[in-house]
Amino acid sequence: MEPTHPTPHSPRIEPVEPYDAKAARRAALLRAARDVFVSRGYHDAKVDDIVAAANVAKGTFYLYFDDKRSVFSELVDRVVANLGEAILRVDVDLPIEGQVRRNIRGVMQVLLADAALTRILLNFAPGLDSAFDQKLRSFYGGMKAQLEASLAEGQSLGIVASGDVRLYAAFTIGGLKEVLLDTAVAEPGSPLDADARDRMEDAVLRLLRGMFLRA
Amino acid sequence: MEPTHPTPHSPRIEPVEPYDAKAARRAALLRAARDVFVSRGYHDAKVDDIVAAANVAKGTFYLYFDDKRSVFSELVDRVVANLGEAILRVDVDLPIEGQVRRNIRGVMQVLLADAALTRILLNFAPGLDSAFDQKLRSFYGGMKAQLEASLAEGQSLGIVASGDVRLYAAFTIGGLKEVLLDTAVAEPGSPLDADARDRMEDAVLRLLRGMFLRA
DNA sequence: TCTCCTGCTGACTGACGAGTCAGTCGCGAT
DNA sequence: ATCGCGACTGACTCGTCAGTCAGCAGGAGA
Repeated sequence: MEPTHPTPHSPRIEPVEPYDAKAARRAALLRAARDVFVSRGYHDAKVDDIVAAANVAKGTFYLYFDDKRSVFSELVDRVVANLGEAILRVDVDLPIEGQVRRNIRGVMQVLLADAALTRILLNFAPGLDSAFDQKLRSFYGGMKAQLEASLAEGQSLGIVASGDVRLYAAFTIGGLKEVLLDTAVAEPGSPLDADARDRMEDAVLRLLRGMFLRA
Repeated sequence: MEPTHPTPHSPRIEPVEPYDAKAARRAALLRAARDVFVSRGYHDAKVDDIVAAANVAKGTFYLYFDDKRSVFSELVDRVVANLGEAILRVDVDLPIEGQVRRNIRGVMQVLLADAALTRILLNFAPGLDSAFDQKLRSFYGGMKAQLEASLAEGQSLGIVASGDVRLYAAFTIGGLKEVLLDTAVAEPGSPLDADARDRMEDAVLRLLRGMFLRA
């Protein structure tokens, strides 16, 4: 939060743009890894492919990452963390719709921001490594549990239709996953304009309302 | 369709129960492969694991299957084929609900009949091999297209709510996938009694009705 | 100019696992 | 008894990569 204008004479000031070559290389490797993982899938993505895409020698890769799995993990963890932040617990004492809408928007924002990462997370991530998709399973499990709890609470307040909340939660999350994956696969290039995003948000909200919300 | 009672003197009769040892071994290998794939995932499932589970030497495996991929493929193809048969195109000139219900029931029947296969299909199948999940993608794509077409037709008849049918189709299929995967993961043992299945069928149908069906 | 030092290089190694194949086994026919 | 034959075996081969490491380049500082 330092002033961003030049400060010529201060001797111990860091350059305004440190432009860390290290960080840039790391980022380049991450990007290359992401692209290779998307196009080949985890197992067919060779470290040699990644370093080739990043124009770097194989050894360099290992200066920045412990191993192949850790790059993959970092990519997925990043999205998962963003998703986690984007989703706020619904407080049933406040108006519901706005909160639900905000959560949907947040999830969409995170997942549509980088179609490649979305495809990695939703398409390729499961079934790679038991330890790894343990983590994923617990993430989804957590989301489902949270949604279930909110729905159950909503039921007791009469704003959620009666029925099996576990099924509601699973169906909702599965539906969202598929819709967002579909979108990510459909347009690997264009980041989907704000208008289309709004329409999608509305449509999804309408589906949820039809399914179980009693607004 | 020969008489099944013994026919002592006919020289060219086949045994009533051929009990083909070959077929039995093949089936055993398939079962072993299925179990190993479920517990380890495709890539961590070594052919050595499969033959160990089937109590057979490695070479034997290759008497029955061309290679590792082909066993996997056979397992998945089988479920996909069953699913394909279970799903009938909805004729909008006949009462809709019954047809939708029948399709849901069919899909559930196929996928809940073998939880292991369901987990393989819905969890591990994508991202293994580009040629392979091309096939999967086209299967899902076909289903979605079919559902989309039915929904669009339904819209023009006023029995399906207006809106983006592509999104409806994706959401529906994703929701079903997740619900059925959830169930398959939850009870790897018990095949879910008919009563629970009926309740689930009703619940799903109610969701669809709420989402877009105008019954 | 010499000498660190840091970042980078890419040929190499070692493990691993899919797929092979020469050989064994046992049974039915001669 | 002997042979033929189909089923089965498992030690071996051989390609493929993930990960290593001895050495290079080139900039900063002396």
